[in-house]
Amino acid sequence: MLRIVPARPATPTLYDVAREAGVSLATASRALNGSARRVREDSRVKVLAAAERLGYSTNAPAQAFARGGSTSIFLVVSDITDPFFAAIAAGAMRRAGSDGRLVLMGVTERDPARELDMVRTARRQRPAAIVLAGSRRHPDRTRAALLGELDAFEAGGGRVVAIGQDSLPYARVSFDHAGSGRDLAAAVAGLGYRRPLVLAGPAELQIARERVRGLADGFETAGIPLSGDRVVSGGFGRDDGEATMRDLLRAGVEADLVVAVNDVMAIGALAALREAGVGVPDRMGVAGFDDIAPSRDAAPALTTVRLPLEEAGSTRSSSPSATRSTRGCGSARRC
Amino acid sequence: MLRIVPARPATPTLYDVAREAGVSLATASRALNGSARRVREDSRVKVLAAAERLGYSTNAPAQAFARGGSTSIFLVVSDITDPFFAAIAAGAMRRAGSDGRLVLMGVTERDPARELDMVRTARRQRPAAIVLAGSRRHPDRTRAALLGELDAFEAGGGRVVAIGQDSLPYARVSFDHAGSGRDLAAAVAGLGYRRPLVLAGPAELQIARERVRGLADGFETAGIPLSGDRVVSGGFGRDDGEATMRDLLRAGVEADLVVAVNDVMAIGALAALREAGVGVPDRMGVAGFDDIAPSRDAAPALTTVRLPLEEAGSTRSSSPSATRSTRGCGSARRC
DNA sequence: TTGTAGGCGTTATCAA
DNA sequence: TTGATAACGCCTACAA
Repeated sequence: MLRIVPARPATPTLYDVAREAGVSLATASRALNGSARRVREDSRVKVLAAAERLGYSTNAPAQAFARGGSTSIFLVVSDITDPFFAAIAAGAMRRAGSDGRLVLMGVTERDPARELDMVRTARRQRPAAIVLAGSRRHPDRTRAALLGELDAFEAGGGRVVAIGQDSLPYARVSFDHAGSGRDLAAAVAGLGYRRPLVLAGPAELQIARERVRGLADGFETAGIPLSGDRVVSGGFGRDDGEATMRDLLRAGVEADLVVAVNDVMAIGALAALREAGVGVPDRMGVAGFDDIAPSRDAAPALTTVRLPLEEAGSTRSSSPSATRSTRGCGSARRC
Repeated sequence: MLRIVPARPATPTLYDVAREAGVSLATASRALNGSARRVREDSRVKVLAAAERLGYSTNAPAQAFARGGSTSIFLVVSDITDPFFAAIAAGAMRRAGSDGRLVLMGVTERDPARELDMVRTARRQRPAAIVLAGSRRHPDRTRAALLGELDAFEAGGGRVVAIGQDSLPYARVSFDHAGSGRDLAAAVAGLGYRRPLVLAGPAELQIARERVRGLADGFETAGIPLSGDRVVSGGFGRDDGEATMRDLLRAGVEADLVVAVNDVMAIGALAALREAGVGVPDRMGVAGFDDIAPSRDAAPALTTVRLPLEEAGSTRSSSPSATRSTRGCGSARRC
């Protein structure tokens, strides 16, 4: 008689391991994952051997389900190719790895609607924490919906952490943007620059506004009032920095220094200056914020304010402690 | 009489939604996730309204568990701050997003042991596919274990894709490194360079070896035999490129061109040349592979071979089709 | 079109 | 220390 053997799923389950090891399901579970290790050594060995023999792999979704949650961290970033966010992500993953956690990641591409969407997706995964790294805009249309999701997540026992977004009512890792701006202004003023120009980025971006505010404060203190026409709005990316700078050069602005509200923009501005044949730093200095990795290779050197991005990504708890630090300039002459 | 209200988990379940909507569990399930939409419009509306009212969020682990798997993609990369991998990741996430999938990510930090570990972690998540982006080394000690895991994963119905690692017996997205090397050699020879030096990276790295082989071929064809002493081994990172170049300069090598096996190293070499006051590209040209984003801002410009990284990350199926393309040089004089 | 009921793999409770 | 067994939240035949 030919019996049809049911096409058992090729992946063995804990049940298979238990049977193979000659113990109960409970014992197998405890041996492989149990926290309170109250399993006799010899049966532990049996179970492990059986698991090995069968090529057993824990079914994490099932486990998370049974436990009512996982230990994963869901990280929401704007754009993973932006060194700023890559550094944060690297920090988070390094930390998670050493904690035996998994990092799930979603990108928003700087679109608030997609951000909301990613948070919904994140919530569905039932992670231990949702970490938001991005930047809020001023008229924040999706804010209510976002807070609704996040509050519900916290109500369910989840943890929410906002990196660099102090306007969110959750645990946060914050950067003192205004303070960094003041420091940077003081530093460049100390280097002798007198006619600064500020590439301010988008007016709606809080991070950009705070940095500009800090710069204005700092220059003011140094006796260099920053009039409104010296602060130019524009986009927040590399190409935006290049375009804005190019426009300014074409318009014939006078300045001995350009400060962009982030390094990426500063690098763009550098390209525009190079193209226009304006000597840096002789005829014009260039400065930015963040001290991202590529800034190190910007030639000529950039003056930049360092932000502890990797640390931010790897910070576990997060009292609203402002962190900032400045960094000296590279090898360029006046910096 | 005071009754203790059981502390119900704050997150409502599908069961709660069904009750709230006055329908059965099955109907609620079908209305919210069902594929074959055979739910009457009015009850569909009732369910959606109830879900909205309760702030219901699907329990993805439970769903994945019940369905016996998820649609997620697990991406394993060496280092997310490396623009090379960031580009691949961005491509994968973009694609996944438009497919309504989630990307789980793990980093190996170029450590084979950690890679094996990440693959195990990946398998536990029961994703639809595991995508490996990295580079294999030659004496590949973990290979057997790795293949064991991946084979088991495929046996369980999963899909494995290797990006840029043709030695793995799975679906792959491959780059024609040797071809790129030939192209690059031909291009720079055409620009008039005659005394090339190659920063070859680690001898164990297959990707590096193939590129070097292509370069040697190409130079040979151009009548510029590449003797062994013109090919210098070293690390694969930016700092390695800088260090190797610095050593070479100190040793007084003669050359009119340096070709690094990747842009990151080339950028490092550029830093060493700048430091040593060697004019680029007048006294020495610099070339690399990958055409990563920061290369665009390398000053002076780099000659580089473009690789379709984002496309690679977003490629769904993957016949072993080799893809390559070259790119012209930037604004520098001789390139 | 809707509801009932069994099952998915693991954990956790409670006896033995 | 171990073993039954009942959840856990959702999906899906199967029946109604």
